[in-house]
Amino acid sequence: MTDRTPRTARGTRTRAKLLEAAEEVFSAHGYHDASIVKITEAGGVSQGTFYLYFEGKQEIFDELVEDLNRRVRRAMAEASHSGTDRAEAERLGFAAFFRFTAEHPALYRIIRQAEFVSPRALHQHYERITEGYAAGLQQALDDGEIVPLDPTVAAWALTGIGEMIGMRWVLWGENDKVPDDVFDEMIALVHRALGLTTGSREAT
Amino acid sequence: MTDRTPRTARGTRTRAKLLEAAEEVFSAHGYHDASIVKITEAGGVSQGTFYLYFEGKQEIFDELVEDLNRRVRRAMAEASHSGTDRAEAERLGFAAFFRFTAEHPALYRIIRQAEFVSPRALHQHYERITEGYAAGLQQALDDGEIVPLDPTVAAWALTGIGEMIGMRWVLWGENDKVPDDVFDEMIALVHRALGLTTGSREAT
Amino acid sequence: MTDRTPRTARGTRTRAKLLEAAEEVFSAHGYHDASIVKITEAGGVSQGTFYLYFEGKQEIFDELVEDLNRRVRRAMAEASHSGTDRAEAERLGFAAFFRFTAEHPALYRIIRQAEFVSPRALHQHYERITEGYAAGLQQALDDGEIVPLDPTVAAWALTGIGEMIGMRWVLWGENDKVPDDVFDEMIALVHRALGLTTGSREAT
Amino acid sequence: MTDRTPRTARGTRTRAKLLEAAEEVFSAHGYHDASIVKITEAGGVSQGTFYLYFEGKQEIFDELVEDLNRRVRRAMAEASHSGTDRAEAERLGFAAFFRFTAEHPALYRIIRQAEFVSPRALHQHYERITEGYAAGLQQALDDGEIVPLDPTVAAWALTGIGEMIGMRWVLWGENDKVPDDVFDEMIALVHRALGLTTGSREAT
DNA sequence: AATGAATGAGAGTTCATTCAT
DNA sequence: TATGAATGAACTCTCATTCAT
Repeated sequence: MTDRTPRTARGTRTRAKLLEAAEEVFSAHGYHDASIVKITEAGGVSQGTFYLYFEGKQEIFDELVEDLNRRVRRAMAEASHSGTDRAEAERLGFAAFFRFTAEHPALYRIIRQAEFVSPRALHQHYERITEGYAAGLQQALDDGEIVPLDPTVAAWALTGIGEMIGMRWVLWGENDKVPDDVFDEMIALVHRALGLTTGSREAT
Repeated sequence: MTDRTPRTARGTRTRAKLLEAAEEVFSAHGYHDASIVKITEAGGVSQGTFYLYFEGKQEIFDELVEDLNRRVRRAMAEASHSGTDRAEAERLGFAAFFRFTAEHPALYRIIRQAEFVSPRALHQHYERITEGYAAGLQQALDDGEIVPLDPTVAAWALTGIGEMIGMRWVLWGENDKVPDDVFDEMIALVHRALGLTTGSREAT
Repeated sequence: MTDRTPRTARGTRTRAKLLEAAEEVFSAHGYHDASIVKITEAGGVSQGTFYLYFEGKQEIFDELVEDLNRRVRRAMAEASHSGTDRAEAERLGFAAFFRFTAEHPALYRIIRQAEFVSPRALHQHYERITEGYAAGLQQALDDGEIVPLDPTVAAWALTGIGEMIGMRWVLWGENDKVPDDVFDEMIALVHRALGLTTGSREAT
Repeated sequence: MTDRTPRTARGTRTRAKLLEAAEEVFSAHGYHDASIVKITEAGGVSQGTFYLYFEGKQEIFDELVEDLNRRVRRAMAEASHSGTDRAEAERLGFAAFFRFTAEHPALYRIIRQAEFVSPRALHQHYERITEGYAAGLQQALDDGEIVPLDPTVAAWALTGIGEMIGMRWVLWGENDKVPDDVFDEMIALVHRALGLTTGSREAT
């Protein structure tokens, strides 16, 4: 009920510290073992302060999901738009996704938890990602770049590819990045799936 | 350290009841909100009895994951082996996976949680699934049925497709099954990714 | 939701210990400063045990009010029924009330709090007391012992007299009892109010 | 220890706003659920401002009790003094009390809480009320208007009548006032208790 | 005079687990 | 084999109060 918007610069700073701390803590311990104490300690403020800016644990979680979602989508959009054709757009988009994953493992780790914590946030996350992806595919379709297909189905399917490869090689891998050969293999597969011809290979 | 193997037929029954109850409860409430009380109540036994057969909450969770993993792999293997060529094998395998998902939503819901609860169990789950998948692809490769590719990378990628489409249309959908047109679209995409030619379409 | 009825003799004993402890603690500290810790410490059990038998603080409070209500009414009823005429019944009833108050100061102290804690319990308490009282007056009326009056209004009014005199002389007094002269003065007033003639004075 | 007296007209206004807000909030939520935030919000000032004028929660509570006490006594005194005889004085005094109760339900609700919050304030409240009442009775006694009795005991007893009837019919009733017939019944009872003859009945 | 950010103790409550019966 | 009473640590959240601005 109460308005929890900070009213001073100091407050704004504190709120931001808490969000950052929450990303760390949720990512390290998972939602349930991420206690408010841990978050406030990581943020360097007292327990009570937390409730000055957030309604509770769930609320900060939701906000975090939304935040990460916005950032990953922006990263992917920017990358893929800088491609000159669809084949390159795909390559750059996936590369951006993996880079983001490496820098923000919290994304995966937090999203996974959302199933029970905040189903709405989970749906929205994938909905938004696939929507953006589908729009790009539709464009490629209109331009006759790819084989006729349902862009929505394709978007969900290809998102799944990213998720799985990212989990296996970025999250569980040893180098925090998808090895080049794996990446190339995957891109080739994606290109075939869309009916594109994979050109010569540049760096990831 | 105590041996928790049931010594009597009655004990075996009780243990089985608890496992079944756990699947229900974990699936409905998630790991953390699935209290031992809820599980024992659902199983119709008292709290203390639980510890006669399981070391703790985590142990029963792991066992459940393993159990579901075994079952889903068997379902997929049986289905895909009954196909006459690789194209059909893919179609049947995915169909089996979606059917299993519809019947056991617990699979998804429980696996998702495993990230923090039992990372080992999570790794193992996907490792085993993709191993089986990769073996099939290797075979197809040897038979010259599919385009040259790294079967492991392809297995993880295609597993991702299944996961995502299943989540979107089975779990979140309204009919507990992937609609035929979506399924066909997805299969076509998979076939292209493998360099297969999609044949005529039968029912899912 | 859960059934919190004790299932063994030990449980029944523990529950009783908690109720007794609660009477003490609520009476000594008031509802809000009576923490569950204080109650369980006074009862010699751990915090968690409390929730085995009570839903929460409010529930044990309500139960206590009801319990005290039953006991004070029984004490008054027994006393006043042993009187041979209405004048004596009044004298004995009030005496019993003051005696109970002296032995259970918790009655007052707890009831007072109920206004915000459990308004329902408060209403019920006075409703029941005055109902019993009014029934006695109705009888006296039928027997022509008292002046014509509305028994309900009289019952509430006379209950008020008891409350106030009890508060002033039992609770705040120094001897834990209403001094004889005060008691006699009050009874004389009550008798006049009912149109009874006060007879010779015996001890309280 | 700091001096909290307002030094400017603005300060005086703020202090008054807070007192008024406190009456509302204490009355609506009870002492313990009446947080300083609620009071300051109701008063339209910030949390910190509260401590400019009051030492703490308890202090503002005490001041409120004293304030209400002063006002209810004035109302009753004025009313009863305008009566021409004792019978009328009683009638008018009680009527004034009920009117005040209807307009300031906070009186009851706040006093009830005082038992543990501020026992001193509670004692003082009733002490003052009954003192005034007793003085009036003494006068009537000297004038031979009422039967011989101890004015102090009678004052406490009759105050109890007012409290109880007020609670039952003003606070819990539906019309915010004591119905005429109840009022007349009660007054008749009071008159008998004092040995007065009830005259003809006017409105309350 | 007024603000609102910050504190931290303490509240009620849950729950995995142990143990006497 | 099975029970359920008991534990106690940990959790989320509230709130009177202080203090820098």
